[in-house]
Amino acid sequence: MNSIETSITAADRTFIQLRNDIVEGRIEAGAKLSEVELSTRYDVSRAVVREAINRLESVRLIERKPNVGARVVTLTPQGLIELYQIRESLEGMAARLAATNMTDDEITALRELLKTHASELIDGQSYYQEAGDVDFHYRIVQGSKNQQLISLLLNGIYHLVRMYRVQLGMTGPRVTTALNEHEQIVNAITNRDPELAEILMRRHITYSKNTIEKRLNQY
Amino acid sequence: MNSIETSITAADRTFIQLRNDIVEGRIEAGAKLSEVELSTRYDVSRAVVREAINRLESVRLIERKPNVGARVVTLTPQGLIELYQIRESLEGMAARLAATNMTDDEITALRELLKTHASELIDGQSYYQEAGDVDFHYRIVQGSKNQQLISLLLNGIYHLVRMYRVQLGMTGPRVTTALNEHEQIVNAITNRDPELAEILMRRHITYSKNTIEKRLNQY
DNA sequence: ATAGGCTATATTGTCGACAATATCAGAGTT
DNA sequence: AACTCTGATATTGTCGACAATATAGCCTAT
Repeated sequence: MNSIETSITAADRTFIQLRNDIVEGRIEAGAKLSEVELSTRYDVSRAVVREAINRLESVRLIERKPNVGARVVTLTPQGLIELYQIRESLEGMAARLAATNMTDDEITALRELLKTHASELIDGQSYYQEAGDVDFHYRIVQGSKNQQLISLLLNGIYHLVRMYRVQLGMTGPRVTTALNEHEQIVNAITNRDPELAEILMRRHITYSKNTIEKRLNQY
Repeated sequence: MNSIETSITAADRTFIQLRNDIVEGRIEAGAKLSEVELSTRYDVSRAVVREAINRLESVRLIERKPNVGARVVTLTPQGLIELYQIRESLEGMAARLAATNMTDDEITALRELLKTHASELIDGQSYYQEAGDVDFHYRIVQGSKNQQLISLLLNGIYHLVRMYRVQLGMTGPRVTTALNEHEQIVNAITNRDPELAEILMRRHITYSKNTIEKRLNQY
């Protein structure tokens, strides 16, 4: 009866819904997650809500205290900086590995992606800023072919970063420069130059970090 | 009634027990984790076993398929290499940050630790190889003061590495050299030299990785 | 004899109820 | 008035039962 796709449980759905609601700010930072309230809201039993909450905890989107409950993690600017430090390190490595491990086809597809982004920029579709950047980084990470690394970033860190960014009110800054940086990185990968790819990716993320730090200091 | 420490639930205990049993090889790689069997073995309900299994999955010690069950992750040498690549990157960063962020007291304590290790080595207490190395790395990571990084390594990656090492039968190689490398790293941190600390730590882990790769190729 | 489908069985997913714990309000004491 | 103790209440932790799904074995048809 079920297709090739592995079946999906209520807990899976609830987990994803909850994650989106948190990451996109519909459930705000620091908010208490009441199991009964959520179970009525999503129309499932408390057991599946608990399972969803458990998974959210393991991604550090929420914090749990025994016998007290779970709260959405409270954001500190410092936390965002810490995440960008980690990204700098891990994604630098991802770019280096990608320069060796990506297939020619994957690289071609990546170049196509950048072209699309460039044309959209000209059209002024600024909402693609964010999505485009995310897309780009996803591909590089997957191009590393390091499964542990892929899981770490895609299932964990990226969601955290996205939440912090939404909640601190920083969406898509410095668009055109970033696109330029993307192109340089892809060039390095095309030339199968691991060291350069790593350096450029680290620099790219460092720039983002600096932008964020500046903005945070405005307060 | 409860002390300063936050209380511990049955799920916590079961999680830790299960994790130890897996990491130390008492439950072997690829083994099926039957919920009912475990619930009788640890004398708790299926619900708490499920919660424990959930947490184990998020650390990638086990893999779950919906409606089928959980199995201890099957080890591949490639996976261990991947983990060491990640360690190289993350712990290099940890060392760099530690050179800036560790307090003088923490550094002093770290030097003491190394002295202890050295004397134990002379006594031939080889069983400290492993524990000593782990101890050392723990301190550096915590010295980074990057909470995200600390959580990532201590709660996640280290347990995975330990499991792989146990199951692939590689415990404590190249002891004396490692101690020497530890000393160099601590020196760099003492001198508050972030760049050098990073380089040395990366090299230290690369050596370990090479040793492992050599051993794996013996098959 | 083999391939395909069906049934039986075992395992996981989900649920509602009960137990244990923390939190808050109020009474009483100094 | 402040402080502690006690009890009421709400929330989480744990449990056993039921529902849904997958798997293996058997049976049938070609």
